[in-house]
Amino acid sequence: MTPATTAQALCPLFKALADPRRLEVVLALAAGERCVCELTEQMGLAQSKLSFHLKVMREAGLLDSRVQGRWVYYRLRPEAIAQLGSWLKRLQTSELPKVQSC
Amino acid sequence: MTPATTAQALCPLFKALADPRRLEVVLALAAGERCVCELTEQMGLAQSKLSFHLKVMREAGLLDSRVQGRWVYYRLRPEAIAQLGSWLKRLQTSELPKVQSC
DNA sequence: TCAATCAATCAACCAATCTTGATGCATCAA
DNA sequence: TTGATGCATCAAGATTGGTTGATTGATTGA
Repeated sequence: MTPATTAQALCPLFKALADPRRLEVVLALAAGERCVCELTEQMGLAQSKLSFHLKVMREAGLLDSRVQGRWVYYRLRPEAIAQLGSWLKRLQTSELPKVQSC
Repeated sequence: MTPATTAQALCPLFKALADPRRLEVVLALAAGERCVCELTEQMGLAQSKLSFHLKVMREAGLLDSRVQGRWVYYRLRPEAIAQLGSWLKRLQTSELPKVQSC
């Protein structure tokens, strides 16, 4: 997998994180999975709004969800976090002082 | 610094990375600084478009620039990358299986 | 069954972001 | 000083993204 295709794959994850409300949700989920009703209460978000943001994050691969009875539990996908982390690490290590050609 | 305020501070960085064109630029800059004309050619982007995206990333704190003669050189800000990396790391480590209350 | 609860979805609206082509300004070479 | 080059900026339009309130379907307890 080339750096370019990796970047394309990562873009949805960055998009998913590019919103303050969603970052809050991610933080809440860092402590473990939560059901939607719990998150709704905790964030003080309208239900449909939260549902929208959860969907964005789930479709980006950042979150997973499971249904239990009438509740839906969301959790972080550690793979997604790891993927972001390793990309950032590669960014750092490939940083070589290089000659200008311009 | 609380997790919440950190998230607020990080949001602009995620926004800056939430675009495929900008990710390409970041990858190009990972190998070292580049002048705008070089990036324009390399990415095949219209000049004003590239300029717009560079501005977004610079204002988010993701890039730095310096003027030399009639060229402007852009480079990654390692601090920004590090900041993102450490936030992700904290996300991972705070991931404790926690009881549901819902 | 029936009513209540949880969550997804939808359409309509508003806001933010991106693109495009033009213009302006600084720098440099001739 | 003049023309060319590199880059930023602008206004207008297009595209995308977020919010709102209502509706729907599934699940549960009474």
